[in-house]
Amino acid sequence: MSDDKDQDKEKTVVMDTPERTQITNPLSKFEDSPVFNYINSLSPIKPVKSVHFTQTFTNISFASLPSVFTSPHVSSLKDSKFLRRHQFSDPSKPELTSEDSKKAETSEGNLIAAQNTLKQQTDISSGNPITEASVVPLNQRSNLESRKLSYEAVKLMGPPAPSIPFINSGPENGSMRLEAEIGGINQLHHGKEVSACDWDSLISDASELLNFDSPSDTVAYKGSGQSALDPPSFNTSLMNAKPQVHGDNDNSSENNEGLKGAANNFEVEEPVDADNEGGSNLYRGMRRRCLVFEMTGSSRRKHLEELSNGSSVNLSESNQTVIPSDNKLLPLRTGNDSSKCKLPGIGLHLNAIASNLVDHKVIKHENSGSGRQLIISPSSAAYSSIGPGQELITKLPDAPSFENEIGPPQNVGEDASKALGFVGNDELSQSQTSPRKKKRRAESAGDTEAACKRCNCKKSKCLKLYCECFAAGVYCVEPCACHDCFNKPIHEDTVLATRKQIESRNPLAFAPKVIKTSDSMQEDETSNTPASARHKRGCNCKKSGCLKKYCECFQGGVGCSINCRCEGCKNTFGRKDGGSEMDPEVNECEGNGSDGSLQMVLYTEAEPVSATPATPSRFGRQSIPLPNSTTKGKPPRSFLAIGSSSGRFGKLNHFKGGLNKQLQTVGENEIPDILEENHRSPISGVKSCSPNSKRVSPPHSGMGQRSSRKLILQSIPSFPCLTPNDKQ
DNA sequence: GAGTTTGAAACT
DNA sequence: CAGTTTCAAACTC
Repeated sequence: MSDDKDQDKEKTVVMDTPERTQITNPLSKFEDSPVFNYINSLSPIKPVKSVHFTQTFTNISFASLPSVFTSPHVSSLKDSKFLRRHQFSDPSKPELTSEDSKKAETSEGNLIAAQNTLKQQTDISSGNPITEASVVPLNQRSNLESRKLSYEAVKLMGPPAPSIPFINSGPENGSMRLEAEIGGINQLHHGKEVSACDWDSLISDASELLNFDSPSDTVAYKGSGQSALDPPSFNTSLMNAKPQVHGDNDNSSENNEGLKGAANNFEVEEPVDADNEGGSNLYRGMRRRCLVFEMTGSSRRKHLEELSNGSSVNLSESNQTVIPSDNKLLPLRTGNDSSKCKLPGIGLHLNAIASNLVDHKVIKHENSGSGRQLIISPSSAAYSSIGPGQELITKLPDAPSFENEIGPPQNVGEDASKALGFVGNDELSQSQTSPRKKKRRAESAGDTEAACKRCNCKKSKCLKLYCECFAAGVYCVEPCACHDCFNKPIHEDTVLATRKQIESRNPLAFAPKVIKTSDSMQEDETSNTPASARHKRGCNCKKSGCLKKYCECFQGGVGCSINCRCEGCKNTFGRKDGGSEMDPEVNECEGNGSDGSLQMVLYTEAEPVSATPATPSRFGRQSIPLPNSTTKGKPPRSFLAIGSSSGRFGKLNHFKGGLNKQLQTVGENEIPDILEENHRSPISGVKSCSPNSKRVSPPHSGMGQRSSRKLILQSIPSFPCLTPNDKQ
């Protein structure tokens, strides 16, 4: 009993510690606290101060990182898919992997008193992954994807992957964590199965510990490209604390779990939703959510807080701390909604969302508190998982939810994801209220927000990019007025096959169309402005003057860039030639070609964002699970094929290895985008990245103006490829 | 709501 | 890669 109390106290202590920033030795701090001392006196177990060993597992962590980059948008998609399945699986929890079971056993076997240690262990095995996940969500995603789709990626990435086998388990773990973090919400259904209880408690503890770490992570991100290194360090610290209990088993599984954990973060959300809603996952996916994100944002948060209040962790607090995991969790937890949001967001298709995102960004920011960059989403995108997307759910699941809460938009992916999240909410509300004509409504109402996608396809069967839904990576829903629609879960195979085909033609076909520029990254909130984003491919308008929605740039709320081949550009968000009414930054784009410097961060569409970026639709709807496509497309090439690609890619590879959180935030999709652009514009492609992560001005002729811009990729090069293979 | 315009996507 | 066709959204009436 005393032990339990002690644990609780510890938790409280942890929770209370406002300063995450002090990453240095959260544990030590913790230990020093009077409460801790008191506890120690009570408990027979003597606390061992955590010693941080930065090195030990760094390799591993790095290895995992690379996976993230395997295939950005693909991964996102996969993620979504993954999520979807996960949802289904969650209830039954059949998924528990052997690893999980092992852990559970061990945990159970251990005395309660030992829980702390166990927790640490769990952290190590699963917890580390978590931290990683929080730090580098993308990686997790990638891992998951790789698992599902192909292990090749994993292999490439690195050593750790070997075990992988249990896709499902990962999610559970993640859910576990999330729950733990949340506080007592364990019951969220996750099916924690057998030892769920124990795990939860353990996890919660671990999560607390992790929390400390997380802050550091955040810091790292802010700091510099090196941030990538940080995660490992804190992981190691955890490791140290509980060294070796598990022994071999853990090692093999750890990596996987870590990945899983990351995945879990995203995934977790879904399960929650399912519980809350009580509806079938499918149903959820199907439904669109067209709530006003504003509403969702604040309301959700409140919701979560209320829910969480009872729970050990206060959402608000968590937000402050900005624990990555928390952020993610929160959204998830919060609700039902959150879950929805999350999943969808991640998804792939931030594209649709992107436009929305722009509008929403401001609002989102408000909500966001701490600002963790995390991933989100990407990927997110986009992240987002997407956000990467999968049932777009991937979306960025992570992104939306946590984004909302977290808010700090530093990363594009986050923004996107947020947007996605909002969108999702919006969709939900709408779906409930008035399913049809959301689109127009949304449009009329605000503009982008709506984001709820509905199509009116007559001949394409909603299996071509003509179809907005399909293009956004979501299934068509009732509001759609399409004929002979095949873009439905029932025809999943067909949809996936078609998608695959399209991706084979154009790997980036489903990638977000709007990318954020690096500038935004710095500015954070301001960065979200449309000006900071650009259309990936650019438009080709001849008559619209880029002043109507015919123009994809205009539609996306971004200025035209060099990439645009438009004539008579009058884009109010920024003209190709550099004249931008809206944004000064737009000027950077100046058509002439200087542009290259655009740093492309995913703007998940409605980035995530979602993931990711992150189209709005994703959130609400069931995202289309990504096919293996990741491997197919060229884009993946960049990601997957670490070595193969040309110089650019090579850099990317480095980038992968060294990827910082920033990259993660950008979202999976981003990378491809970047790559593409690089192709298109030699200058941009290079994105000169100094090893330091400092931006190196590209050789471009036009550079002068662009000098202001920072390239996101910059940071990448500095680090040698983390992947074992890559390591230099 | 029907018809036109527009530009992306798809095809050749 | 360029030109043409197809398509569905955006727009107008």
